[in-house]
Order: sequence, then structure tokens, then C-alpha cells
Amino acid sequence: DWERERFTLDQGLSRAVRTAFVGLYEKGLIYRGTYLINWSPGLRTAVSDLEVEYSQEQGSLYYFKYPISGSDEHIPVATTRPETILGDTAVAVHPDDDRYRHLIGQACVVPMLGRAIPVIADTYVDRQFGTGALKITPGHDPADYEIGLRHGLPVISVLNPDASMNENAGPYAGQDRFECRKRLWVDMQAAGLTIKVEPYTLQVPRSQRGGEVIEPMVSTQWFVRMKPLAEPALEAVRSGQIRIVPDRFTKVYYNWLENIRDWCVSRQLWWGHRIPAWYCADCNQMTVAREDPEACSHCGSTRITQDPDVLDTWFSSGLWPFSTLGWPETTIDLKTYYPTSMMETGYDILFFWVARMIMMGLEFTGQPPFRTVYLHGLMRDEHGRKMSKTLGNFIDPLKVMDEFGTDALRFTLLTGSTPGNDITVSLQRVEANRNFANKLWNASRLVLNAIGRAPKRPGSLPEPTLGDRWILARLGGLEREVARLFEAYQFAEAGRQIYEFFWSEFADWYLEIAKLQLEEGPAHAWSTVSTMVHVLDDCLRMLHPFMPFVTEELWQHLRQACREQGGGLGPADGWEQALIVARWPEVEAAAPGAAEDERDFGVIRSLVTAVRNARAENDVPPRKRIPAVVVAGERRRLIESERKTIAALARIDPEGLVVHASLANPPAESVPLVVGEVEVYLPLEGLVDTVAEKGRLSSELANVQAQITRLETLLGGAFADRAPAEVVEKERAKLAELKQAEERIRSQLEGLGA
RNA sequence: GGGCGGUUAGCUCAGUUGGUUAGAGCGUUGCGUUGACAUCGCAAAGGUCGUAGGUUCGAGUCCUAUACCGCCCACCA
Repeated sequence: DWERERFTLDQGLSRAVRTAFVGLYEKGLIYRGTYLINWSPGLRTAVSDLEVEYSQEQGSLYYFKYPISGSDEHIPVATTRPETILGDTAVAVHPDDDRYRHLIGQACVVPMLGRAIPVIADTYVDRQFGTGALKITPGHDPADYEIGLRHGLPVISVLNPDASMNENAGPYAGQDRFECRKRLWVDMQAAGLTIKVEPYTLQVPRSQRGGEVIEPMVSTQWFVRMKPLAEPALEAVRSGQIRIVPDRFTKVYYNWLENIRDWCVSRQLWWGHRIPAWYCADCNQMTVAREDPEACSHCGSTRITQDPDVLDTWFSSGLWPFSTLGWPETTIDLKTYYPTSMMETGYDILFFWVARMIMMGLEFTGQPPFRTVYLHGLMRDEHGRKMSKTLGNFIDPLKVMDEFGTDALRFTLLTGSTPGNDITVSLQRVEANRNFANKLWNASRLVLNAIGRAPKRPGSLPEPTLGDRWILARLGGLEREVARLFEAYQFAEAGRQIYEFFWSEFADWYLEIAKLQLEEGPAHAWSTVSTMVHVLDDCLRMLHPFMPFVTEELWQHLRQACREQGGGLGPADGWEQALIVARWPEVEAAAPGAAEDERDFGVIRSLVTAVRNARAENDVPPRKRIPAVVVAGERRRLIESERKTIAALARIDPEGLVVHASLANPPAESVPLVVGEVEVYLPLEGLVDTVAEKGRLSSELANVQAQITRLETLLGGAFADRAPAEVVEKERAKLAELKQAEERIRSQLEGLGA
């Protein structure tokens, strides 16, 4: 026998738990009583309904005879747990069942024990199932327990706390229940009482904790009356005071609370919050008190002992939103931080924790503990199984963080799934995000270097370049989008978009352009650095919730570098001490020319890409500068003003870059390209594979023509008059552009001698 | 028995007010390495969105049915 040893829990929390317990007790919402509960034989404790999981297992259905006293007749009965026969106190049949109606009210005999029990009638019995007769074991089956109550049947328990048979099992006392099952059946066979055994799939109740088979047992425990607590909790969500994200869990929440049953909160464990009830050895009365009593509150006797049971761990967890803030005292923390805005947790503890926090919060503070419940999915292993300590199939986050970094893991978990959907952990994904953290680091390093070499702020600032205007327009768009996504609780999508912007636009394009601009003299250099700082600063602020460590580190460097530069780069003096307390970037409406800048830059970008593409296809050495003839039409001014950028990014010889508005005779021996309204010719004497180019252009032409046909059909049909004008207009513009492209490709094909 | 989720590129997943040849990462293929980054760069190939209907000018996105996988709730012995 163990001395029960208890940990001294934090005094404050203990006090909150006691206050809550006694409060509920005094309102009649906690009671102690003897009922059928779920018993965990290995742990030798009661557990709540929620802690029982049902697993489908192969078992047997045992058919046997219940002999009628003083007659040759018997009632056939089936059971999956023969050992419970020893605790039967009735056999039930349906009142309208012609097979057995004449036996109702008679007595039958419990096999091997010889106890006489009645045959009763109850409409619960399903005439179609099994033999149509049901043995009633109120001591070990929930349904039978209910029937027993209806009929005033005695309750016989045949199990000890360790699930061995007790003295009520007669000759089987002391045997384990599974051993007894076999032996009893053998004995019944010998006595001619068995009929048959069929294989049968049954739902076996198992302990969530250890996996052992749970036995329904009659026991004296403490219960919380749930209906009065559930009502306000339902109302809080129905009325919109609390919102559950994603929405579909609202229904699950309703369903559970609407059908809630009383909660068995006492546990026969060695640690936990001990139940504040004392029993008097003299008057047998119970004293429930917030403070340890000196004496029985009924008779004054000092011979009192505290209930050895402790509370279900979720009882104190339910108080967490306010017990952690000092409740029941009216602390400043409580007044300041309660209720909070959002509760973020996994959907698997919606009932265990979230619902109970809501119920307890409303009960004890009169307010819902939070406004929004955001439920994330569960981590699953590569086989799709839930990660659990019991299975041992979890990925150790510490190891992952060691290898790839905490930020990489955090970013992966944040962006890897949709709210409420499970996530299969992919280490490759963590690795990819580690690379992103590295990209952040390196891009920032480039910016920091530029700051270090930046000149003083010039007297007059140059006009921002297209590149500058473009990245700022894109940044603004991103910030609006991220704000919208945050409002909608779409954190994952927000994170992905920032990632995309930072890597594919800021690092891949703007920083490349910035390198060129830094060489354009002090004024341009300063303004470029200023733009880099602005974009990087905003990105770090937005990424901070996703990757707190690397962004904080970089931001501190950024802030420091701007201060040291001393030329008024960034609002250095207005910056906060740390990123974690820094303001979120302000969301602004798009600047007047933003859309045009984005479109213009789009032309430059696709032109550069097209040239790179052609170079790769024609095996032009990467470092080789080549000439290019651009026929730009109305885009001539744009191309002219961006020629340096184009030349550098596409590795075109700046001297050899010729821009025309139009050209009667395209250069011979060159690779022709069509980029929207712009044509490009790359004179690659000796390198051009005319046949291959023809093939490429032909397939491009076919593609464009297919699109034209599609759009013409579309615009010729009902779409034109039934779709919104602006949607139609967009398609019209696209068609016009395609037609221009078609002509260009045609003439290029002719130029190749087709 | 009731309810819910998933089914989109070889793999893991995005795609939330339906807007018109579907996106990412990884993997694959080709080229590339002195100046932020090979934990990288530049390019490329690759899906018609489980299936069958329907609504609509228009559907991966809405509706109905259905298949498969998974989950939750439920006292049929």
C-alpha cells in the first residue's frame, strides 16, 4: 500500500480550483453519488466519458440458455461478455414479442450461481437483434443500468477495482474477468446451457490514456451537473459573442453541448487538485470548504478526513483563462487581460478544454473568456496517423529546430495547412522554409551593406525609377492583401504571400535592379537604399509573427545600420526598440499611378524573361553579351527609359541594344521573340537554328490562334451581353493584344523565310 | 445510426465573396559558380482539379448523387 503522495500545487491555482469547486457545490452544480461510471482497472480510477475511446475489434457473440424456474423452457440470450452473466438481475424481452410474452413475470435462473431473477418487459429490447431477449446487468452496462432503474432492479457488481471477479462471482471469485469468461463458458457448456458462439465485431471501450479495456462499474464519485452550465455556453456562441473558426466546428460544439451528460470529475490518482471535502468519522456528514476545516461543520468533531480523490485535470484547465490571472482576487491582471481576444488550440480538445473554459468562464466571471476560438489541425505522421506519445510516432520538434531552425519549423506549421485541417509534417517543407530564412538573411545582408556605403541624403531627390515605383506598388498591394487575410483568419495564405513577394519580387527582381541604381551616383544611390530599407522594414514587420527570431535579429541590425548611417535613412529615430513591439505596417490605398507602374514593369520583366529563355534555348553562353533589336511600338519610350535595366538583367550588350518604334525589315539571322505588344530580335549569327526557331514560332502561333478562337467564340456568345461590362472589356482587351501578337509572329515567321 | 473533412502536377499541399489556357515547395531536366545567397541563380517539362449529373454567359470554386480514404459523435445485447 502506497502512502498517497501529493505534489504541492501552486497555492494560487489551488485556491482558484477550490473556490470554483465549492462555488459549484453550493449552487448544487456539483454532487457526490453512486452511479455507473467508466472504470480504468489498470489505473484504478474513474475516467470521464470523453476519456473513453471505442475501437472496433473482433470478438464473439455467445448464445446461451436462461432456464425458466420450474419448467423445461428456457430463453435464449446472447452476450459479448459472458462473465457479466454473474451480475445479471433480470432478463428483458419486448412486451409484444409473441415468442416470450408468456414468460414475462416468471423467474429464470442465473447459470452456475442458481440465483433467481425475473423476466421483465421493456420496449428498449430490439426483437430483431440476437435472440430478441436481453440479459440485464445493471452493474456493468450503461443501457442495462438505465433499464434497471426503470424496473427497480438490484445492482450487483461482480468486479473488484482491478477487474478481477469479486465474491459475487461465487466460484469464479479472484479470477481475472477474461479468464472467468473462458472458464464460465466451459462450465456452462458442460451444463448444457450453451447454444453457439459466433464471431462478432464489437465496439470495445478503451482508455484514452493507456489503451486498456474500460469496465463500466458502479462507484461513488463526484459529478458536475452540466446542463445549467451548457446553456449559457451554447448561447454565447449562438449569439455571436464567441466565434469559432473554422465555422464548421460550431455545429460540433452545439451538438456536444446539446446532448451533454454529467461530468465525472473525481479521480483516484496520486496527484492533482485534491477534492475539498472532509468526512466526519463521528456523524458521517461531509464538510465542503474553501479553507481546510479544523472540525466537522455539522457536529464539531475533529475526527475528519479529507476525500482522497483528486479532480480531473480538465477541471482546473477549464479555469485557466482567469485562474492564471489571479482569480478569485480582482487583480489588475484579471481586469486588464480578461476576457482575451483569441483562443488558439487544436480541434481535438474542443470539448475537453475549450467548451469547459467557456462554461467555467461564464459561470464564474459572467463573461465569455475569449471572443474567437481558432482551431488548428492535428499533426500527423507520414502514414496519416495522429502523432501521439503513446504511439511514439511523433517528430521531435527539438531535433527539427536543431537542424532547420525554430523559425523554419514555425513558418512551416503556420503556412502548411488550412484552419482545422490536419497537417502531414514534411521535413522537406521545413527545409525549404529554412532556405527562406536564409534568403531573408542574405537579402538583408545586401541591404545592410548598401546602407553602410550609402551617401548622405542629397539636397534634391531624383524621381523614383520605375523599379522603385513598382516595388512600392507591389508592397502596398501585399500589405492590403495581408491585412485582409488576417481579418479573415487566413494566416497561412498571408504567410505564403509575404514569402512569395519577398523572394520572387523583392530579392529576385528589385534587389538586382537596386544594384544597378546604386552605381548611378549619390542621389540615386541614396534613394535606392531608402527604398530597400522601406521594403525590408515592412517585410520584417509582417514576417515577425511567422519567423520571430530571424526577423528580430535582422531588424535590430537594420535599425542600427540606419542610425549609424546618419543620413536620415528610414525613420530611424521613430523606430521602436524591438520588432516584437513594433507597429504593423500601415495599410494605404494604392497610389494613383500604381496600376500603370505594375503593368509597365510587367512588360520589362517579361521581356527580360523572354530573352533569357531564348538564350537558354539557343545555348548562348551565360556571360556573353549579345545585341538585341527591340520593336516596341507604343512602348518605345518605356523600353528606351529602361534600357539599362533590360540590358543588365538580360545580359544584352548596352551598345547593341537598338529600340525602334517600328521596323520595315526585321534583322536577318536572328531569333525573333514576341512579348505582348513588343517584338525582340536577337541577332545570333551562326547560332540561330532556323528550323528550330520556325518550329517554336509555329507552335507559339498555334497557341495564340487557339486562344483567339476561344475568345472570339466567348465574346460572340451570350457572355458578351450577360457578363458584367468590365469582365467583358477585359476579355476584349486580351483579344486585341492576342491579335497583335498573332500578326507579329506571322511576320517573324516570314522573316525566317517561311 | 448521425455528422464532418479530404480526393488538384511524381510527392506534400495552397487555391474563402464562381470570372475564364490552374499555383507553391520538393523532386525531375538543361545551363550556370569572384563580388547578398549553391541553404543559390537562370530556364524547362509536368495536372483540366475522384466520378456522374445539374445551376450559370462562365464552376477546382455552388447544388444533387456516387466511389474511395480519414475523423467525430452515438447505450443495440
